[in-house]
This record gives sequence, C-alpha cells and structure tokens, in this order.
Amino acid sequence: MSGSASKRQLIINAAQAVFSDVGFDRARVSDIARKAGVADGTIYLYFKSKDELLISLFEERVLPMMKAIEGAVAEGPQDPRGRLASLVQAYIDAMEENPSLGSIITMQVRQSRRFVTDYDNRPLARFFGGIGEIVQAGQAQGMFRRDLHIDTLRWMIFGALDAFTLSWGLGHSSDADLSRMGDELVQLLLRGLGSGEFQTMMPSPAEAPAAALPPETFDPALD
Amino acid sequence: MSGSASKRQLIINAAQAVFSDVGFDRARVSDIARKAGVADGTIYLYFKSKDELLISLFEERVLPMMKAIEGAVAEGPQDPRGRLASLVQAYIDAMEENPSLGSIITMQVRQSRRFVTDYDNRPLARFFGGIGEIVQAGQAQGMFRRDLHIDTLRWMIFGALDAFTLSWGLGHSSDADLSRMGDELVQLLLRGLGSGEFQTMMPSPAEAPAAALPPETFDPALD
Amino acid sequence: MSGSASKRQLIINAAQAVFSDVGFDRARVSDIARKAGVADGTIYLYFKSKDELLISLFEERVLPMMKAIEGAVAEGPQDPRGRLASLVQAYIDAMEENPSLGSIITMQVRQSRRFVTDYDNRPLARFFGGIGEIVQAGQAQGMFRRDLHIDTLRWMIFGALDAFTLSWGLGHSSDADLSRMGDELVQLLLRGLGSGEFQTMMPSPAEAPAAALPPETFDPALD
Amino acid sequence: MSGSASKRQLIINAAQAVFSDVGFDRARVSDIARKAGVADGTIYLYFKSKDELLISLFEERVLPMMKAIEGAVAEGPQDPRGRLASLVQAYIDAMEENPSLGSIITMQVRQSRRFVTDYDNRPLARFFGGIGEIVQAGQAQGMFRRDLHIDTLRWMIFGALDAFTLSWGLGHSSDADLSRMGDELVQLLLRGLGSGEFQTMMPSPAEAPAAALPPETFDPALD
DNA sequence: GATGAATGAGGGTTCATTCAT
DNA sequence: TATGAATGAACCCTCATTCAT
Repeated sequence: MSGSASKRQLIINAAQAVFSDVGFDRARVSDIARKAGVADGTIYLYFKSKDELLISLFEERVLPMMKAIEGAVAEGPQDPRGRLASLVQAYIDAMEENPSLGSIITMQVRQSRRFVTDYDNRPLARFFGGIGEIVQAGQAQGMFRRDLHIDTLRWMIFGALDAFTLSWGLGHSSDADLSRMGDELVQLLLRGLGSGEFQTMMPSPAEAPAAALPPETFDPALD
Repeated sequence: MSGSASKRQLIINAAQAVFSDVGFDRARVSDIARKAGVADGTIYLYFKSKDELLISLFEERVLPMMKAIEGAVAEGPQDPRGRLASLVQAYIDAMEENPSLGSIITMQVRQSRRFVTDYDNRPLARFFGGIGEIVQAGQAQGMFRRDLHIDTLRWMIFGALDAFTLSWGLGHSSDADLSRMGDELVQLLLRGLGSGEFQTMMPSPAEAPAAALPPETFDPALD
Repeated sequence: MSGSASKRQLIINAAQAVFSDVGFDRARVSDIARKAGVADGTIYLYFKSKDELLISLFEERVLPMMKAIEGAVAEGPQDPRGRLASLVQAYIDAMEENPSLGSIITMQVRQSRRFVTDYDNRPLARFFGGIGEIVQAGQAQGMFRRDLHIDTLRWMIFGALDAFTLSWGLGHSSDADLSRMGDELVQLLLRGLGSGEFQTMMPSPAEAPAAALPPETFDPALD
Repeated sequence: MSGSASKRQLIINAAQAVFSDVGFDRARVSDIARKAGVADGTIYLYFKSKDELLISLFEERVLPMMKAIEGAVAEGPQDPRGRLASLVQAYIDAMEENPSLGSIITMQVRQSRRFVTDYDNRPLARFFGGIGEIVQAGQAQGMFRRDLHIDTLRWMIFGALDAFTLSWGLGHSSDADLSRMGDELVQLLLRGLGSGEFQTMMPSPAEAPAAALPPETFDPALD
C-alpha cells in the first residue's frame, strides 16, 4: 500500500519535521529515517544525499507553497495595495498551516553562503520576484512612493515576514499574534508607502523638504 | 607573528571569520586555529569548547557592538523619530564596519531553539529592548501610531535590518546600497508610523477609524 | 570472517585480549576494532562507550566465570574444608581457561576507586561473598579457627589467588605451577606453615589458647 | 630556599599523591605540577618523562621503604617465624605510614606487563627476595613445612599483604583492621586455619596419607 | 525495492612535552 | 633554573553513506 511515491513523501515529511526541529546540520539521517518509519538506507533510494534531501524539500514543499501564495495573490484584488495585502496574508497563512516549513525557510536561508549559492534557491527567488512585481507595479501606477528602491522594499518585506515567522517559531507569538502582525505590517507598509507627496514629517534626505508642506495638505485623493 | 593582538583576540577574530563563512556547525576548530595562526590545542587554552567560543564571541563582539549602537542613539536626537533613525543607521554602520559579525548574528539567531535557550542571548535582547523603548516612547508621546503593537514593530524592524544585512552579506548589495536601505527603512517607518490622521486607505481591521483619535491631539510642532 | 561468533562476542573477545595486554587506559578502541576484525565505529553499535565495553566484559565474562565457580563449589564436597578447596581449584581452573580475564580482574580491581565505585562490581562482590560464606560456615561448625576475622580470610584468600594469577600472567609460572599453587594454598590455609612439631610461638593475641600448646614443643635450637 | 633538591622532592611527593589518587594513566602531569607548586615544564628539568617520574618514585620511595622493612626484619627476632612476623608487621606499618605509596604499589604492579617488564622492578623484587629467604630458612631449619614451594609462599604472602592494603585503600578497613589483619595473617601462616581438634581431613595431595584416615580417626598427634 | 549492520573519514578535545623568555 | 604558553599527535566517538542480503 504505501506505494513508493508515498514512501518518498514520508521521508520528506520526516525530514521537514527534523530539519525544522534541530536544523539541517544537527539533523541525523537516521532520525529522519526513524521518523519516516523506514530504514536509513531507504532514504538513499529516493535521495542522493542529505543535501539533496534538503533541496528536494525546497523544490517539493517550499516551491508549491510559494506557488500557492502566488495563486492567492492572483485571485485577490488586483491593485497593488490589495496584492501586497494578499501576499502578506497568504504568506502568513502558509506559515501557520505549515510551521515547520517556515522555520526551515527561516533557518536555511541564512545557513551559509553555500546553500544560497550552490542551490540557487528558486522557491524563494520566486517569492522575492513576487514582492518585486507588486512593488514595481505600485510604483508604476503612482500608488507607491517612487523614492524607495525596490530592493529595499523587497528585503524589508521579506525580512519582516521572516522575523514574524521566527518570533512565532520561537514561541514568542501565538497564531493570532502572527495574523495580526501580518495585518499591521500591511498597515505600516501602505501608509508609509502611500505616494502622498506630503507625508512629510521626516523628509527623505534624497528627495525633498516636505517639511514645508503642512500635514493638512495631505490629499487622500492622491492615493 | 603573534604581533600585538592577544592570542585570544586572534582566535576570536578567526572564529568570527570562519563562523561567518560557513556557519557554526560546519566550522572546524582546526580551521579557526589555522586562520588564527595557532595550534588546535591553543584554542582550548582560551575557550572551554567550540560552543564557549561562540558565546564569547557574542559577549565580546556582539554585546559591545550593541552597546555602541545604544551609545550612538543616546548621543543623537532624543525624539523618538530621531532615535529610531539613529538606531537604524547605527546598526547599519556597525554591520558595515563588521560584516562578518552581521552574518553570524543573522545565522545564529535562527539556530535559536538551541542558542536562545541555552545561552540567553543578552546582546540581542538588548538591541531588541532598545527598539521596544523607542517605539514605546514614540507611542506614548503620540508621535507614533498606537494601533500597532510594539512586538510587530520590534520584529519588523529587526527583520528588515537583518534582511538588509543578509542581502549585503550575500553580495547582493554594496555598502552604499546598505546605507541607503537604512535611510529608506526609516522613511518607510516614519511615514507609516506617523499618526497623521488621514493615512487611512486601509484601516486597521482591529481597531478603528482614526476618527476616535482626535486629529488635534497630534502636535505638528513636535515634528 | 565473521564466522559463527556474533560480532558482539568478537568485540568482547578482542577487548578482553587488548585490555588484558595493556590495561584499560592504554587500550585503544581502534586496536580492539582491528583485533576484532571490525571497523572502529562498529564497536559503538554494540557498546555505548569504551567504559561500557569494560563493564559489559565484567557482566558477560567475569560474572559467568564467578557463577561457574560457585557452581563447582556447590557440586563438590559440602564441608567447609572441601568447599574451600573447591573454591580455590575452581578459581584457578577458571583462570587457566581464561587467562586474559584473570589479568583484567587483577588489574581492574586496583583501579577500583573509579571502577568499584562507579560500577558496583557485582561479579567480584559475588566471589567475595562466596569466600565469606565458606569461612563463616567453617567457623560456625568449629572446623575453622574462630579467632581470625572473616575479612582477614576473605582478603587473604582473594589476595593469594590474585597474586597467583598475576605471577602466572607475568609468565613466572606455568599452568602446572598455578594448579599446584592452588593446592598448596589450600594446604596452607587448612594446616598452616608449621611443620607439625611445634606450632604456636605466636599465639593469637585475641584468644590465646597457647597455654594448651606447651611452649616446650618449640625447639629454639632450630633457629 | 626551596633548593633544587627539595624541588625534586616536592615533585615526587606530588606525583605520589596524584598517582595514588587516580592511577598513573589518568594522572596529568599538570596536576602533579600544580600540587607540587611548580610549573609543568619544571618537572621535565628533573625527570625525563612521566614514565621516568614513576620509575624514580619507585627507586626513591618504594625502594627505601622496602629497605626499611628489611631493616626492621634484621633488627627483630631471627628465627624464621619471628622474621616472618616482623616482615608482615613492618610491611603493614610501612603502608600505614605511607598510604599513598601503598596504593601505587598495589596498582602499579598489575599495571600492564610493560611496567613490570620494561622496568625490572627492583624494590619489589627485593621485598620478594626477602620473603623467599625467610621461607627458605624456615624450611631449611625444618620449622616450616617443606612440601610447599617457595613461590607459592612468596606470592601468597605478597598477595595477602597487597590485598590488605587494597582493602584499606578502598576504605573497607581502618588502621586497626590493617594491623590486626597483619597479625592474623601471621597466625594463619604459622598455624593454619584448622581449629586444632581435627586438623587434616584434607591431606596435601603431594604427601597425602590422610585419605585412609576417616574423619573420626583424626589424630591430633599428626599435627 | 527495502533493510540496517557495517564502514571509516572526520571532528572535538586532551595532554605530554617543548622552548622562548 | 623556572616558567607556562604553545604545540600537535593521538584518541574517542559520530554519522553520512554503502552494500550484502
């Protein structure tokens, strides 16, 4: 019954759990095997090495997760703000549905140049690209401020989401917290991102002395 | 050869470089020794174990760095916005001055289940506390929106800084980029954080229409 | 190559040989492995550590040996003298059958501060108890002098047997010698060194029945 | 003040204490140095190696001890029985005066063929010789039974004394016990275990006519 | 395919010994 | 002489990977 396809999945499941628990380097192949209910050797029938197992995990678990996030964004509102909100919420929902995957992403992205370099991380690149597109579109449509580089926003959003996940993974936050954090991140981004010329208070050193513009000149219509 | 730097410092330097390069788990004590120009055994004259070496690295390098950041914040403008800007810039400057330390922080925080628990990470807790204070003060003074939880902001700011560092560490950004990212992050935060009544567009689902918060309580003079 | 003996037994055999040869501390796990014809790591499939290997050796080799000695005593004559003789002969036979075990016992008992404490040495305690019982029975039945403490006899008999084994292990004695030594020990125990005519000279300080034995039987001329 | 001669002694003192405590193999040169109040390197000014230190310890501590025992025997009664008693008491006194030396002897004699072979242990050989002479004299004078081999007696006496020391070193016996054990050993040697009334039962196989004698025919006269 | 016993390279750590001061 | 920091060989143990069954 447990056809070979499912055995492969059992192993990936186990790897996901174990990697998430102790990190890739401290994870023992034998622990994964035990958790999967297979023999150590069996793992090597499906994966060339422990490294390959991690890569497969990204390809077969993280990539679909990212695709699902893209899908959710595609199905939601299509204006940049709406898409940004969808993206954040979809990301957070995905984490909540699959916490162990979240902690693997969060750990592994940092884990040594090697991983990021040797295996050019398609799933995350995809997610990254997704953020970029949304931001770009928002800027193109004048909905987002243009004085912020796409990369800043990309990394900032990614970093925030990643940190939320981390906080949650460390047990500092509950599910509700995580969801709220997502909402609040969107709030923060949109209000800050709004192209309203006169946001002001603290003018970008690059662009200009909005200080001159009193808060009340703010025109919602511009949004 | 042992020049002026104490052997202990040579070793910490080497550990910093090697940990940063390949991560703690993949770092070999013998590599650190070679890089420090000492024998393997010498390391154990100064540190009880590889684990202790990492902890010492945090205590003796990360902690001072965080204190320096605190110092920079203390010496800059004292209004919450100014302090936030100082914090971000000081963090980024510190990373630029000490790139390898940045990547260690970035990596090691994720190994946290072990690291955060076994070694109650004072340096980072300190930095974290710092962010919290600034945000709290800003909210107390009405300068920052009160509908965003401190934790959201804390993790969000930490996450963004961490991601910038990562991006830079991965070679995706130059020094100039990193600095700019810092500036832009501040822009983003302040404009988004500003209590300006009419940010709106996307009201926080949790609390309610800023109507409750009388626009007039906002004091533009403080800006 | 792995013939019929279980790998575990091969390893214990090898450990027995190597420990016996150079002592526990100087024995290298890799030597044991080589002698057993297995890889170093294989040893750890069967034993948790080098220490555990020694303990297993005691449990699985020394303990049965001691039980066999008890068995031999149980099957022989049941009067205390006969039991004492059986005990000594059985011990010596056991040593002859298993010389390396003898030298391990002899060596390891001395490391006792560590060994006796950490691992409460059941096998030897058993043998010790055996000696005690026989002596006690002999004293109870009036067949053995009562003015000698059991502990004296216990340690004395153990010490003598141990020394015989040592002598033999050092190559100072042949098998025949060892056997004869056992016989003679029994003689000595039962009858003393005295040549007959003039026992006593040195009355037991405790009881002192020497009065019964006329001093005049001692012939000073012989001195 | 602490002239070099005394420094050497300090080191040997320390070595004696440490070897006695944990055994030669587990003793660290640095522990000896600390206990001696000297630097690690200083030890090598006085001794070529750790091995040499042990050998020197035997030459300079054990050998004099054995000579002192010989001296005590020489000054006591000169009949074999008296000399045997002196030997035993002197040995035991020496152990009591110098417990740590006792445990080193007791441990080290067993410690691997190597020690006994490579370093032909003069001090112990001397003690051994001493036992032999006494026994031989006793047999020559007809005071000791001649049907017991000298080697049996030698090893037997040595073994018993060694075991007493061991028992004491392990904390199983007090000073008083140790002294008493010595007395009792002499008793036992001189008179045997037999309670007097019915010696014999178990004739020496070598001499042997007892088989013919039914228990009840036991003839005290034979003693 | 599946097993899991076996492998052995590799890593962290210890400690006897050296040598510049 | 004396020091003690430094050395590096050696040792125990782990664990990814293989392979006979």
